[in-house]
Formats: sequence, structure tokens, C-alpha cells
Amino acid sequence: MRSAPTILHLDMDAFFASVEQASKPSLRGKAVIVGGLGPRGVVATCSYEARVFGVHSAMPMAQARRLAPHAAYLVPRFAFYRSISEQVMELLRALSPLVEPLSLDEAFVDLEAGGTAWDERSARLAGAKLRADIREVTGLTGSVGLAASKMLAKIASEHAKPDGLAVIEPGTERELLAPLPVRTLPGVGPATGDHLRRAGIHTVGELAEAGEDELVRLLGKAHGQSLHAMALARDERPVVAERETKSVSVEDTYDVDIHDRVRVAMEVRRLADRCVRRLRAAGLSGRTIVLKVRRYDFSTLTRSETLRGPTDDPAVVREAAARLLDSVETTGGVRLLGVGVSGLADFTQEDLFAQAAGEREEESPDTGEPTAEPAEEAPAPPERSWAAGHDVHHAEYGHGWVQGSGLGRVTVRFETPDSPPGRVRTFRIDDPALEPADPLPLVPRGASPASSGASPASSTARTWRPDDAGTDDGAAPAGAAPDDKTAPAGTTSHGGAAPPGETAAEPASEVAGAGRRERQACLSLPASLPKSRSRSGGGAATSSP
DNA sequence: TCTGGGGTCCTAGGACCC
DNA sequence: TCTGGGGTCCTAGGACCC
Repeated sequence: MRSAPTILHLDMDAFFASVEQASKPSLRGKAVIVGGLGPRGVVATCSYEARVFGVHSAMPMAQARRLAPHAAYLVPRFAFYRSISEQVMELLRALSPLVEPLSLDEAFVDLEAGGTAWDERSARLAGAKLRADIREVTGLTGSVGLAASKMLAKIASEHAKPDGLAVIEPGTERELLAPLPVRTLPGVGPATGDHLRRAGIHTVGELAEAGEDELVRLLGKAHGQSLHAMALARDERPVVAERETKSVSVEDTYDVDIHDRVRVAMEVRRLADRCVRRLRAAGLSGRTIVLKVRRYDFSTLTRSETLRGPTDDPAVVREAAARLLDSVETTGGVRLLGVGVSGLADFTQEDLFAQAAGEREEESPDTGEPTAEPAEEAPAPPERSWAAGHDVHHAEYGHGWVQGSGLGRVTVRFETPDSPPGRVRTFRIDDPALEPADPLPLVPRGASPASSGASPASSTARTWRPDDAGTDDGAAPAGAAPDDKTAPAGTTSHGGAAPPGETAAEPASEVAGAGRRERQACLSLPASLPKSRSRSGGGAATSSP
């Protein structure tokens, strides 16, 4: 393992929700919940203001609505998030060619390989500058972890959240990890956590003491070995820039279970076509077709079939999926269907017609509503769906976003990322003056005068020492971060130079406010770690030390 | 409370070949 | 006639991650 903390992990704070707050001034400082809005939707991301009510990602939307009835509920706008993500990834690639994205809002960077950092000091500077650059270019905040390995960098960024930077100094790792709950380690989810708890293993230190043989016995070879290594802070995994796609799949959960076998078959056909479009858009073909069925009782099964050679022919995938469906009992109802292709090969057939058609269809807008599609291959008509959160333009009132719709009406709030909070007006859904619009940039173009404003705020950089995690009051480290954050937000970027002076400062101060609340919620440091990564169940319950 | 959608990796059994 | 072991591929399911 390297001797300097030159692996960086970036994690954008409450990414989807923060993007929505940045683009909609009236939502800043408010509880914002992004996810599926149907009866079976779940929370994808929520703002820190919403977390105060106990809302967290992966929670059923119905439960979130009970906990936070007055929050703003929005459908995700992936294309927009992707464009912001691309701006962030561009900043990372300026630091090093070795950038490994994990999702739209997360990535590892090998600073040493990029010649950007070689010791702790230079790594801190790079991390602080990155955070400042992200804020300047996107108006958003991200948290940075720096350590000598990927695992530790990720643990550090989690600790730094929100809007902070944390360094784990080489040499202190094992001492720092020892008191943390096993769920802190990547790869320990609910099942493994329970398993270990039943074996009397609660902390990373106990994991290390258990020994490799015991862990292999408990968890199997691969998992046991890797967990033992991680517990000892041994992690040699390199940052890998390009990883090959292994599979492509699509799936839909239906608002109500489907009982009609004919309808099930039709849905499978549509999913097969959608899957092939994605496959072709990626320039791939595949040999193994997978059908996924989730039944009324949530039991899930998969059936797969491997062809003699790779295909990207919709008819072939459709037929394979139909054959697989024949082997599945669906009486009682089906809540989810999915079609996937694996065993991928680079696309080699030169079927230019099909390829062109595939690309055209891929462009169709992403409304987040699985059911709205026309059944056959007709060119998608201009759908006027008015999904909550999407941008619109009105001939008279200008740019705004859909706050809600129903009963033949659509409610629009007229505001832009750099306007003050706007007013709401209601129209008929077929009002000809109203049309869908593209999102506006979060930061006005070219409005970045002397980048001096956001100087690499090295004051936000902290070292996470073993003592910090060990002490229960945690007052000093926990309190330090948000205070540090408010400083750059409040004092920089105001200096009159930026044309709309409020623009840069406003979202920043809101996020800082959110940060304060977040910190209150997790004063005890060891508990704070698993809390925000609780994907399913548990939450605070599993996190108490 | 009633559980999304997109992925990755691992395990285990059986078939088949050497 | 009995007893192998190893390797690879396929299938199904499960855990985990964001």
C-alpha cells in the first residue's frame, strides 16, 4: 500500500436533490425528495432537510409521504443529472487520467498517477481545490476523502459528509477502523451484518481478530478473505479508469400486478425491444438472454438462455424472452418484469439500418413513467406529460417547472436557477402557450470571474484521527466541519464581481444550513458512518455502537 | 412500511470433456 | 469394473452497491 493519502474519493452531497434545489430557488432550504412517484415508488435521494424527518434513500415513497407530507416530491431527471455529472468528472480528469466513476455522483481518482499529489500536503491541496472548483462550476457541494487505499478513501468521504474533506493518514488506519461497526466496510450489507452479529462480531477490530479461517468458514472464501484483508486495512485494489460493461438490462415495476398472461407476454416483448435499443446504443451484442419475474408476493426468479452466438437482433431477443416466459408460472400476478442481455461482445455486425433506427429511438425523452409508451414501433408522438419537476416554457411568463398536475390542470412555478423564488400559476394541460423546455444551466455561462473567490479553502481540510472516532462526544471534529463550510460559502463569491451577486452564494448558504442539521443528527461519530449508507432497513437502529 | 432500476460479483450444482 | 480429479460452461439465486 502506498505511503501517502493520494487516492481520492469524491461523493456529491445528496446529488439529485441538490441539483433540484440549485435549479429551483423556491426549494432551497426545503425538504426535497426525488424518486418514483407512483404507488410503488421509492426514494432515490432526498435533501438533508428531508432526512431530518427520517426519510432516506430506498425508503418506500408512501412512507416518506407520511413522514414528510409537506416536502417537495419530484421525479428524477437523469439526463440532466448526467450532464452535471459530466462537468464534475471533467474536473476529476484534470487531476489524473486514472478516474474511476462508480455512479453519477461518485468516483475514485488516483492523484499520484496524475502527478497531482505525492504526499499529504499536496493531496489536501488538490482535494480542497477540487471542492472549490466543483462549487464554482456546478454550484454544488461534494465531499472528499483522501487515503492510501480505495476503501479508506471512501470511508473518509462518508465521514466528511456533507460538504467536507477528511484525510486518513497512513499509519493510523487500523487503529481508526477497529472501533467502527462492521457495516462500515464496503461489502457488508444487512445479511452479512446479521451473520457476523450472530457470531458475536460487531466491530472491525473484532473482524480482524476473528482471523481469516474463521471468516472464510462463516462467509465463504472470497468474501471471508476480502473482509479479513479490509479489516486489517489492507486494500491494494487499483483505481481503474475503464471498466467493460458486463450486462445490459431493463425492468419495470407495474403500479398494479398484471394477471393477464397476454398482457405479460406483451410487456416482455416491449422490454426486450427496449433492452436491445440500449444494447445497440452502446455498440454491443450479447449471447445470454435473461428474463426476470417478480411475483405478487415479491418472490423473484430469473430464467436465462444462452445462444450460439451474440445477437443484437430485437426479434431474436424477443423470441428468446418469450420462450423463457413459457417456463414461468405467473398465476397470482406479476409486479415486475425485466429483460437483460449478458455475455457481451463488441458489436461487429454491420447492420447499418438497424443501428440507425436504434439510435433514433434511444433519444426519446425519459419521463420516468414506464407505462406511457406506445405499444409498437411508431415514432414517439410529442407526449405532453407534465411530470413533476420538469422544466417548461410559457409564451408569456417565461421559464418555469411543473409543480403538479391533475384534473386537467398543470401548476407551474416560474423561476430559474438565478432568479429569486418565483410565483405559481395554473393552466389547462392543453394550454398552447405552454411547452416542455430543457433545463437551464445551474451556474450562468461565463459567469466565473477570477476563480480567486473560492480559494482552496485549506481550512476545511481535517485529519480524521483514531481518537476522533473513539471519543463518544465527538464534539470537536463534528462541529468543525460545518463551521468551516459556512465560511467559504458566506464570504467568497459574493464580491460584487459575479453579475447576479446572489446566484453563487444562495445555494451555498442553503447547503450549509442543511449541513448544520445533519451534524446534529449524528454527533456520535461511529454512529454517523453507517447511518447515511443504510440502504435498506436498519437505519439508526443498526448504527448504534 | 410494503419494498425502484441499473449494475457487479460470488456460490453451487450439473453437464461435459479430458 | 470402479473410481478419480480438474477445467469450463451454463443456470439460478443471493448479496451488495449507488
